[in-house]
Amino acid sequence: MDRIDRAILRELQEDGRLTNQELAQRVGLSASPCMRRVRQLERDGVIRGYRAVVDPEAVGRGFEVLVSIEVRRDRATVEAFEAALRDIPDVVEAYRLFGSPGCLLRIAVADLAAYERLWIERLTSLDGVAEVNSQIIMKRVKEPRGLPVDPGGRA
Amino acid sequence: MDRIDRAILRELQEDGRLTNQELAQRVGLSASPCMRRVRQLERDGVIRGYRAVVDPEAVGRGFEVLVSIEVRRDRATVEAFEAALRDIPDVVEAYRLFGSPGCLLRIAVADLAAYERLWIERLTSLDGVAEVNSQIIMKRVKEPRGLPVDPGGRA
DNA sequence: TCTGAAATTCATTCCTT
DNA sequence: AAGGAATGAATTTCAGA
Repeated sequence: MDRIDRAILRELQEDGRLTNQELAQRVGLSASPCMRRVRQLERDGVIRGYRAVVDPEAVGRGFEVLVSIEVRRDRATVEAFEAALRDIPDVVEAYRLFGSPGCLLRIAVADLAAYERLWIERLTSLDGVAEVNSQIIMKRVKEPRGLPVDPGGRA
Repeated sequence: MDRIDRAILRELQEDGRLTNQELAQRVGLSASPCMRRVRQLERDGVIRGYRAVVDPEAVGRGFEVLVSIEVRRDRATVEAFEAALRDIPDVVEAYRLFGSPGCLLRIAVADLAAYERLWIERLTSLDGVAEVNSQIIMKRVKEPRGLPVDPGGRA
């Protein structure tokens, strides 16, 4: 990974649909070596994929909530709990944490009523859940725009 | 927005580099109307952009932390604080919340030492910050893969 | 709004440096 | 590793239904 690879990652995080030609030009390469590098980054798993970013409001998911959950900490319970989370489409992001809370979710639903339903029917009812604390998001302060990729003098 | 638009959003969230032909086939359209719809969705802001998803480990950002911050709640302080957050590249996601904490960040850095530096130099030192609580992420339970787009019977 | 064809641009391979 | 040329696809526009 040299500075050109990093530049490629920066550009593709900014615009994942750049044509190879445009990308090549921006990173100061001609088309073929540029494509070789992109393919290599994909094969190595550095680029995990490409996704369209969709406006939550436009698809009826404008009500977002951060939920801290405390679950009983034994292996079976945690694994079942996390598997259950993966099956709830409204859970768009989930982390297991050190300390407390043990888990944090980001949830996107249509409105408060939809959230109430989700909360009572699918979250509090999960096995081993001791505490569910919901915080409504007022505003997204910083859009996830991908990771910073440092210039990197060498390497 | 009909069910075809929704199908387009679903496919492009899954793979943002689908060729228009492949996409058209999957949603049961021929190439040109499919492209027109995609352009329309882009113009309407339903599709906000396309991004490559990069492996954090591969770019030296494998150490992730969730940070709750309490800031003095007057307008000037909050605005300055949020502007400052937008200028810290390591802050990859930030929300302003109702209730407490007033703000939650996700941070991606190289390691604990890098986080300590960020914490002391750029977080605790921000004006109006009353409390900073850091939780290290053990595991990403659910990758953000975009928003669910319901089939939608009509409309 | 969709289909289908035409013109243009792009991706991709191969070969040379 | 990178550049350049050639081929085959894909994008994109436009006419017609």
